[in-house]
Amino acid sequence: MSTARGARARARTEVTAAIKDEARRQLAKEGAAKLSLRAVARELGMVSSALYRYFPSRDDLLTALIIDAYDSLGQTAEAAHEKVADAGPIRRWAVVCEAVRGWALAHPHEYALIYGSPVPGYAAPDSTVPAASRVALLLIEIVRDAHRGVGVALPRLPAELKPEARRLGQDLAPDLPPEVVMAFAAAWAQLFGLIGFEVFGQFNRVVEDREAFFRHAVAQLGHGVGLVFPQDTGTGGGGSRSGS
Amino acid sequence: MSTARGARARARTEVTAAIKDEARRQLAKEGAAKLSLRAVARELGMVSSALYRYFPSRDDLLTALIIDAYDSLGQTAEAAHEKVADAGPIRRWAVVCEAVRGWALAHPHEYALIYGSPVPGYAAPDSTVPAASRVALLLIEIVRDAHRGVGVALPRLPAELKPEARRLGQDLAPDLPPEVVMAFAAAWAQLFGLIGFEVFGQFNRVVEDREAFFRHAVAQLGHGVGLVFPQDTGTGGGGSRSGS
DNA sequence: TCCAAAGCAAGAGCAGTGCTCTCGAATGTG
DNA sequence: CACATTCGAGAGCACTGCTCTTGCTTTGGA
Repeated sequence: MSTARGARARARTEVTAAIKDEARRQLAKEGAAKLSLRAVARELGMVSSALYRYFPSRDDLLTALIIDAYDSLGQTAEAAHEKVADAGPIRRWAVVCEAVRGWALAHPHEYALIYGSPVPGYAAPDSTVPAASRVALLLIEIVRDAHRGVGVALPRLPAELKPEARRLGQDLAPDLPPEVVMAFAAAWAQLFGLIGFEVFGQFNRVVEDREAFFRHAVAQLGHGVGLVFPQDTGTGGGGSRSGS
Repeated sequence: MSTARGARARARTEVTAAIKDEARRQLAKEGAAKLSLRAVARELGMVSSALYRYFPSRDDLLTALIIDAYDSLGQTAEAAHEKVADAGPIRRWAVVCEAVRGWALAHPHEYALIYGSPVPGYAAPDSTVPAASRVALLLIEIVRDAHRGVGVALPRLPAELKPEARRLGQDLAPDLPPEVVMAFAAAWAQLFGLIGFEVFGQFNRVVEDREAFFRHAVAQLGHGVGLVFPQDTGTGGGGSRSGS
């Protein structure tokens, strides 16, 4: 049945997959801007017009690759998290962040595709939303678990942000106090600021020991959303004083 | 002199400027990927090949636009800072950050050009470095001023990061303690994470009140590098406790 | 089983791109 | 004035995304 009626359908999904694979290969090698339908078709031994039976336009192919990239990143992050699911929140947080960084460094062009400048005139369709949310959902799950246990002091929210935090918290994590929700949203964006600067070369000749730097920055980020070592109660570690 | 010998030279700089202006216009409207040499030439009433007398390739034109964008952003930030040069560090920090955000939102395509994914196969030449550093230098100047006065407690640096911080601090701000140097590097990247997420649409349907959110996040960022309100001594503001 | 319908690959073609080369004409310098 | 340099224009190459038409093959219903 699935083979009989699928003789054609199966061929279709196979060709579709082959196209995406070859496109992904070109994407990884040359980047999104140099992804050429004709080159993909050429490599697959077919003519360019035949490709339009599978993807109505170049942008549609890109959209498919975007979703795949989000899913690949999400899966990588989730897999890394699985292995330390029993550890404390700071460790889980750090492991997930480092997995995201690792994926980004291993797939810079795909990272650029999803977190870099959007292709001009291109608006990500809603179909990308679920895949795109995976990392964020994973991270906020960790934060929720952490706050289910011990609470932690966070800076008070300005009055102007209260409604925003309440609204955002309802969709995302109703059990989290507004301070944490806002802090998380910021940390979420800031995490990709750290990663983006590294992937896009902004740290060249600036930061050398990227691993150590990232580890430290991510730990601080974790503190910012209220993740603390079990024995901690305040804002983390001893301090040093500077100034005259 | 400048008019006599410049009859040709002046025409050249004028045409060069006209090309950049038109290119910038197309960049602002359609984005870098759709910037077409032929379209620029067409709009200027000349033939495309003539344009190669002024810019040897499309990438060279883009490089010129990149430097201009960095300079435009740097100047905007510096101008905003001038007006509050006498204020306290937190205010100066916030004003500069908000100026950067404002510029990014007003010039999204130019922002994408300099802080988004780099054009594939394109490596920013060293000539862009000075212009690119302006914002960072401005921000660290604020941090230095702040730490020249009162010091503030920052989390201790892990041992593995000490050498990195020392090295980076030598080039950047020898008078700053290593903790602050590292915290600043992170805050610098994180700032552009916040702005990038907003400009590139990652906050769509997530964060609504962008101004308030950014103000709050940036204040936290400032605290992270040791900027405090004069009356403050610790890690800022009262806290609220969450959890069961 | 046969036949119309649908799916598909191939080719030609259009409008556009970056870039190169050549050829006159304008312009600055001795 | 004469020479050399600079510049604009045009033709042309190789490439792109995309459309349309022409046949062939597979599919599903009578």
